[in-house]
This record gives sequence, C-alpha cells and structure tokens, in this order.
Amino acid sequence: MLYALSDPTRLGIVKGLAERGDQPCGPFCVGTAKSTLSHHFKVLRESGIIQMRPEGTSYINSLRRADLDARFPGLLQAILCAVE
Amino acid sequence: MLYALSDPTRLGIVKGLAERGDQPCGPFCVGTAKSTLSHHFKVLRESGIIQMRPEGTSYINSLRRADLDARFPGLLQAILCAVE
DNA sequence: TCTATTGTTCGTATATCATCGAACAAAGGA
DNA sequence: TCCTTTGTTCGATGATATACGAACAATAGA
Repeated sequence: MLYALSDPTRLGIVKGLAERGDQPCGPFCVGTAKSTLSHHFKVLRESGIIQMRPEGTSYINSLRRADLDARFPGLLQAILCAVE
Repeated sequence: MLYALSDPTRLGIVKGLAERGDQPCGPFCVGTAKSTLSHHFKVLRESGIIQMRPEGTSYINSLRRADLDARFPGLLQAILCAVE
C-alpha cells in the first residue's frame, strides 16, 4: 500500500477521490496518456485502495475507506491530512 | 517520505529502530551487503526519517519522531501499527 | 605504528517502474 | 448498423532503483 501511494500520480488520484468524491477515470486524464492512467488505476485497485463499479458507459472509482481503516487504522487519514 | 518507507528493507530498519531503540547500522547487516545498507540509511536520512550521530567508533541511528509528527501528524504511528 | 571496526563512495549490472502510442473490447446512442 | 465514448492490453523505451564488490576514510585500541 505504501508503494502504491508513493507515486505522485496515484497519490493525486486518491486525493482527488477523497476531496471530490467518486468519479470516473476521465477527470484525471489531463497531461497523462490514457494508458498510463489505466495502469495507475490498476495498481490502486490491486493494492486494495480503490474499487471500480461499472455505471452506464463508464466506471466509477471510489475509495475503499472502510476496508483500509480496518487493515491500516488511521493510515489513510494521516496520509490525506499530510498531502496538503 | 512514503517513497522512503515503501521499500521493505527501509521499513524494516524503521521498525527495528522503533522497537529496539537507537542503534548503529551493524545489527541490520544480515543478509545484505554493507554498501546496500549504507544506501538505505542514506535514503532514510535524506527523507528526514532518521538521523545519525557519531558515537565512539560508529554511528547511532535514531528515529526523528518529533519532526515527523510535526510534519505528518499520526503518519509514523499509523504505519508502525500497520506493520505488524 | 599497525590492525580492526564502521560506514561511505564508486562503478556496474540487473530489475523494476512510469510513460507512451496503437490496437482492442464493450456499451450506448444516432 | 455505424460511431462515439471509456477503459484495457500490448509492446517498447527511457529513467530510476536495488544490489553487489572493491577501494577508501576515520576512529579506537593493541
């Protein structure tokens, strides 16, 4: 998990989801290739930090806050507070 | 800082310092080359996580808990708790 | 002075990672 | 049916990281 969040792009995604709520991948696609973003979302998914659910023509990403708090108590919040 | 702690070797060093208190590099030199350890200690030092003070013929490493808590409140503790 | 201990630095090899473009798959709407 | 949108997968590439041995510097002690 620390590895997943040690990349600035991925940390930015997590921060964005925390601040602006669930959203698809699109909004993060600024200045980065689609395939690169897809890779980062996959890393976040496989490390259990986010989940994607299909909705209409796209997918909605959301933070798995409850799961993370259960496995790493306080860690996500500490990281999000420190990101400012 | 997340990058520094995302490496298992470095996380092990930080955990060792937290559990067993200040100590030189030597005790961590099991199964890893001296130069490799020196590199990891340097990364930890440069990211502000530990500090080294000369003492006799060697150096003593210590966690910079106060500084870390000031900059990233609760983060170190959350990580150490999660490491078990 | 000589030797041992402790950690650093250097050069190098290997592995991993981030990034990209292009091609692809799935679903909705015209 | 055709086209658009959204995201994935597949190489390939360049950058970065990890790891090692060997040589080095500084210090303490015999």
